[in-house]
Amino acid sequence: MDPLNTPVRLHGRATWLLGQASNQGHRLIGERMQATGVPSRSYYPLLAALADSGATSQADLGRRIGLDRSDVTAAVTDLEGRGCLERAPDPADRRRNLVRITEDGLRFLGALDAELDAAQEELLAPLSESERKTLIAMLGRLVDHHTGLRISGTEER
Amino acid sequence: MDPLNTPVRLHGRATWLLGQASNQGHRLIGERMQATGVPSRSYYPLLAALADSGATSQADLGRRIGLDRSDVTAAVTDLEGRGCLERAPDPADRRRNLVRITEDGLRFLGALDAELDAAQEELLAPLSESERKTLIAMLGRLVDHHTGLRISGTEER
DNA sequence: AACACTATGTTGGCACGACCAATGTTGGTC
DNA sequence: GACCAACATTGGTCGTGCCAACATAGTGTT
Repeated sequence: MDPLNTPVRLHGRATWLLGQASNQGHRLIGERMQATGVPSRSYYPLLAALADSGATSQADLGRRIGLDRSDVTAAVTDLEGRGCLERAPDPADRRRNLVRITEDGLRFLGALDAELDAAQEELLAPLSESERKTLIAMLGRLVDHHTGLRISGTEER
Repeated sequence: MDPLNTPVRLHGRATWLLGQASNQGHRLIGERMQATGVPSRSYYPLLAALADSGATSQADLGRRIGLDRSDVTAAVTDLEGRGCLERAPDPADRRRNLVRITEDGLRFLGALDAELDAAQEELLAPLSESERKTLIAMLGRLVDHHTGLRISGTEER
């Protein structure tokens, strides 16, 4: 790319800047994830969700991180082969697979956390500490507004 | 997705928030672009680059908006069929095709501009005017830093 | 002038992620 | 018991980004 000559109409648009910044973040993360042997960017959210709550069904897992059920199946199968999680049928509801993270999975998640934090630092390098806080706060308000959180009574009419 | 139960490790990370916000922006834009009959998200940057500078080679075009030469070829061919631009061999350098936007293309670009502005408004709805300015300014600094612009002597060391 | 090297446009293909459809199975409801 | 909804799995489609190869044409070196 030639950033010196990008069209002026894109410079001022928040959507373009968000896309560019997001791409940079994905690039930095991708480089570090690839070094740890993770083949997809969906593995970290998956392990993070498992670490939050104990045993979960695959469908719940997918809903929480915004991943299709079919893709959850593939990722869980691979992570099971790596010993990062265990998958067992739910005795209470035999349609579900109860997935829970293992000790190895927690250790691996910790390693990924460290890489992720380093990537954050790289991405936000040009911003001061207080600027990062305000940026994160504003972005949080944006995604809350558009993902239908609606914390208070902000419904239209 | 179930935004109420997203993993806590993702909430505070700038990369995650940037990705989510970028996705929302792409969704809002995608809905409006599809309504205008544009099949790809690369058409607007292409036309915007053409409106900025006059006749340009396809390679330059691709470099300015970060699009591969092969994809530029496909998009230019389609936009030529729509009458939005003209493609003629450069008499000074017969390897190149000189591409320039037409009157119809400018009109179409204007329509896309209106849709884009509306999408911006939708995306940034929860932010005040001054907040939008600071957000755009911070994002601009981020992308400038990572796309190698290096406006002033901000080299490391 | 001959040579190597680079740049351009084009075609074809690969890989990855997002998404959808169908299927067999199981729970819940009327 | 009949009907519908949810689950996990397999398989496929589609858009986007990216790379390889090719033929053509300009640039630079000797």
